[in-house]
Amino acid sequence: MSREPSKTANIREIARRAGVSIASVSRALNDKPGISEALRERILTISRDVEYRPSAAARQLISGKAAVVGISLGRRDFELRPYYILLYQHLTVALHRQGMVPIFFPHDRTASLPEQAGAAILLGEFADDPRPELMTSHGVPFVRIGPAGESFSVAPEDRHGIYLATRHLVEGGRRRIAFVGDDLQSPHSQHRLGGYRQALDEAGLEASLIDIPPNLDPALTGYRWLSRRLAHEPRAYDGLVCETDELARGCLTALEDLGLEVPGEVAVTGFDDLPTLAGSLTTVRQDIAGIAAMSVELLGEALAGKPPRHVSMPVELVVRQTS
Amino acid sequence: MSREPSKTANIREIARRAGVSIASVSRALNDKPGISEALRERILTISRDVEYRPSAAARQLISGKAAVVGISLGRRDFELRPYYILLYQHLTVALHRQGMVPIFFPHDRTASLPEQAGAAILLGEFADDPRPELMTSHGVPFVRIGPAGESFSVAPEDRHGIYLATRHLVEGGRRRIAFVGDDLQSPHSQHRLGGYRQALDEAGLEASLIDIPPNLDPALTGYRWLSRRLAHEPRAYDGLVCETDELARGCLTALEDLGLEVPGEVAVTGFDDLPTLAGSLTTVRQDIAGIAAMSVELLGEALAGKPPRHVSMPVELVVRQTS
DNA sequence: CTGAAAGCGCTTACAG
DNA sequence: CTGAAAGCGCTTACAG
Repeated sequence: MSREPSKTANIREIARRAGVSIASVSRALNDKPGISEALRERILTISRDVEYRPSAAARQLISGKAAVVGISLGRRDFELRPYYILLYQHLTVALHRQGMVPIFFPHDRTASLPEQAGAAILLGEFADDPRPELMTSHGVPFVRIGPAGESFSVAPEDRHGIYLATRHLVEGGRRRIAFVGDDLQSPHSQHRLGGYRQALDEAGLEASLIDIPPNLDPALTGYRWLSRRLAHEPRAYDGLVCETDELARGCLTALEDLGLEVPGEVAVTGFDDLPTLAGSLTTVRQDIAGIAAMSVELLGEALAGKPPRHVSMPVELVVRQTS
Repeated sequence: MSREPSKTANIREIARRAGVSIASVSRALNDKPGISEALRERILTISRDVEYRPSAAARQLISGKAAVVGISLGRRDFELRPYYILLYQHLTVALHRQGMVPIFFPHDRTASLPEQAGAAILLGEFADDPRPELMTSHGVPFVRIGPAGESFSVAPEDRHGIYLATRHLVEGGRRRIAFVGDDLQSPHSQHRLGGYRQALDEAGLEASLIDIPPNLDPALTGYRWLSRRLAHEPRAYDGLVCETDELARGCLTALEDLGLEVPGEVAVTGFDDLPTLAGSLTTVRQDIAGIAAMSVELLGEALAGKPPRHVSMPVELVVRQTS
């Protein structure tokens, strides 16, 4: 009763169609030297036609552990955050598509990653993160999700995204715009803060920072902080640029409970555009699936010994009902 | 510079030590017929001695897609919940250990699971869940994380856990004990509720239910609900049995903001014992890693065509500072 | 009950 | 530049 599994073409099928040996196909597919450019092109075209997907199993069998990719989360308190969850999920799919096998390493077990995996993706980077050094010293190729540095890395355009959101509020006539952040000291927040400051500077407005202590439950913490602040001075802000959708949710709920109208009296923006969570929020969308796919692509380059590079992934302002 | 990977023994090594063919080793390892009990025992002993780990790659290569296991989440609003994240992470590791490859299917893409995976694990079951039927009709062996039914399933002792927590509060002298739940109508909550009622019945106390609407942010929602309720009647409860650690966190924060002493004036218990999140909370611990491992074991039985069974995983009351 | 051999899909020396 | 062949670790007919 089970549906016929879509028979995916293998290397032999491509070789047959191209009229060459499987060795040549393998070389073309893996960007290996020792094959003419013309043949490579022809083989790549055919492999696209037949929607070739490499077999994770076969590759892994040969390379030993090389196809096993360890995914490492940075700190305990990051591990349960929705953004990382989604990234992790997309990474799983993207790796599988490339014939690689994901295996998860919680923060406290990352030390054993080099023994079990042939490559790594590092999420949730933090200050003085020892993991890049760990990977390097064990000869494990890796990609970071984070700001440009010495190794391969991918990051969304944090600064630009927050700039867009802030400018959007400015253009909507807001004048008392605060930035609500999780942990303003982190390098990550610093980037986003930069975008906020730039937009305010351009408009000649004053900056106002709300620094929520890093927390397991940003929505609740944001809610409490804003509730207290506005209890004393309800008109303190007419715009809130939040660093994450979660913080924005907490702020929205606080405004609702205080009877302040959104977006009439206060406009709110988020960041991430998380499914379900973002809802009717005006926010900055990151392409999480795209970031995952790019990480895997870069990991391929790292495994091939190519020189490290950083890729900045585009973001987009999504205007909804809170601004 | 990289550390020597711990050379794991393969099937050939075991065959050599046992003085038999690799075919016999394979039969012994996979519980296949056509081998004497004595030989099987001997081989299994040796394979334990050498800490044999089957090669995911080799098995998958042979079985086609059979080693690819689709992990499906039930509903969008479950996908970002910490409990499921952790379960998912442990599942990744447990599957890998058994030579299987996890691939993630978000709620809205579960329909394509049968095409891409040879087996499935279903998380976050809900009422009228169509997924078991979907898997069955496509001939995909699967295991549910959920209450006993017609198919393979694993679940923690929900009822017993809440019973333990409630009885613990009763024995601590509490008399106005409420049950705080996420979605009391769900089959899942019904089990937990049962444990609560039983403990109260035994003590001759009245039940009191607090039904928080199912929500993306249980901590915040619980916080707001409890804050309002206690604003009118601060002494309404002297004990709160929460269905999850997240709800308990929200309640604790509300009590703190209201100036009610924990555990002096109100005792609070959670459920799950999530890392970091549980903190100093008295809670009921589930062995998430154990549940993951058991799911994978049952999946093996399902793939082998054995008759379905349900496994109930033990829980444990962990008394900390909130009771 | 047990073993020798083929083969899963791929990569990589080794020849040419 | 290209191909024939060996081999990664395992399972499974096929013989005995």
